[in-house]
Amino acid sequence: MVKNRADVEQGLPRSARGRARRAAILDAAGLLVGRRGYDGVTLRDIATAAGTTHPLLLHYFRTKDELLLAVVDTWRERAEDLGFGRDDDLDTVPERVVRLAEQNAATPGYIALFTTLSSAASAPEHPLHDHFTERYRTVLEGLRRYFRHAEATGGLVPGVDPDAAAQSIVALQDGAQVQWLYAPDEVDVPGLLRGAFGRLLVDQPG
Amino acid sequence: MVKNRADVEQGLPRSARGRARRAAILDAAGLLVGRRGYDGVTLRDIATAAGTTHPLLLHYFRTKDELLLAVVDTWRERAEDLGFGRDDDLDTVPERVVRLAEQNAATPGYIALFTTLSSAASAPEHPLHDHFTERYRTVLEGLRRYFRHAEATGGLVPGVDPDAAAQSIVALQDGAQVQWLYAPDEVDVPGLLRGAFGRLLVDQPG
DNA sequence: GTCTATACACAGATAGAC
DNA sequence: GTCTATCTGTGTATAGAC
Repeated sequence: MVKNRADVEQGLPRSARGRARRAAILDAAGLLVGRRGYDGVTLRDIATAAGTTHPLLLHYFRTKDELLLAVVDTWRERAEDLGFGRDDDLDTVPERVVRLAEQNAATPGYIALFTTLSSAASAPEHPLHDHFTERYRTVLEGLRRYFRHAEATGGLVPGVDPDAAAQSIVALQDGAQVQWLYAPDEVDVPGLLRGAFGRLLVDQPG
Repeated sequence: MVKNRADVEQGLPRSARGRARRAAILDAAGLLVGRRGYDGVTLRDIATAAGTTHPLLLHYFRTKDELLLAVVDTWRERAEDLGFGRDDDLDTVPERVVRLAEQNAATPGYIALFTTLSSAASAPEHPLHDHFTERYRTVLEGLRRYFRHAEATGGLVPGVDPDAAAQSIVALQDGAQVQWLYAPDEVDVPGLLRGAFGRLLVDQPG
């Protein structure tokens, strides 16, 4: 079961030093996990890099998964995700998806961590399962809404199912990022996304 | 470093009982890893499920990674992959890709294991890194050859890059399988692949 | 070759003193 | 809030009986 924001913030440090230490741990975790992968990093490594000990680290983050989840959340906030949820500016969704892919490419650690966690968390017993289930649900619903809108305004290629289109875009992004981890120079994730959108949508004038 | 076939088979059991035990371990490993994920399963769990002890398991498979790699290889042989590598019958590649996706859907454990390992092994230090690098290289090259062939015979939609098309198909398959793990009833992997092929290839008569 | 028993180093996690 | 000491479980290794 994944804690919600209120639960997690209940344990936030009160003092300035505590807050600084928490931030240092978060930083070190992001750096190391990005470099060596989820399982390649130990809590002792992270604690040492942050200038502490691992029991103290566990005082701020009750479990390793909770720490990694906090790292993901930090990055997610920075990227501000896609701004799905709002119905205004629906037409700019493709641009925003591509831009997010470009931002991701600038932070390889994020991609490595996210792809690893998202497949590991597919097991129902995984501590992050609910978090990722919800995440997929939200993103897919946002894209679905966009493609339905496109269909209604004649922007969708005839015969394409909006649900399938949404799933395909997410799948392409996730799968392409894995390939990118293996061969960063040969895979252009934003370009592949642009191509897929181009084949799903009818050409617009201008 | 991943062992090649000759190295691995050097340690194969000679007796009938040994062979049966090895097979039982392989079976149990496939089942449990498929259910609980790579890290969610211990060697002692697998050994118990196979009716043995973990030191004996390590007599047949020197390391946990070697065991999991053997599981992957077993399933790969059963599916016979795509038969890429041969240049005959190039036109049936799309059908074979879709058929493989259908076979995969029948063995959920394989998908769970493969998606988990393929992202975990993207870290260069991972014991299975070379194996998966080679695997991606082979599959991508086969698909690239197909799309080049399609381009030469006028079967490829104008403006589509054969390399990008190959990467997109693999990305779609991998990404869709992850979504399928989260929501098996809502994601139709073979259907998504059929759709993607349809948008990349010009309609054929008949 | 097959199998049991045991030991080790390291991981994540806890208890409790200050 | 912080730190020391400690626990349990994991992958791995080895010694030696049959």
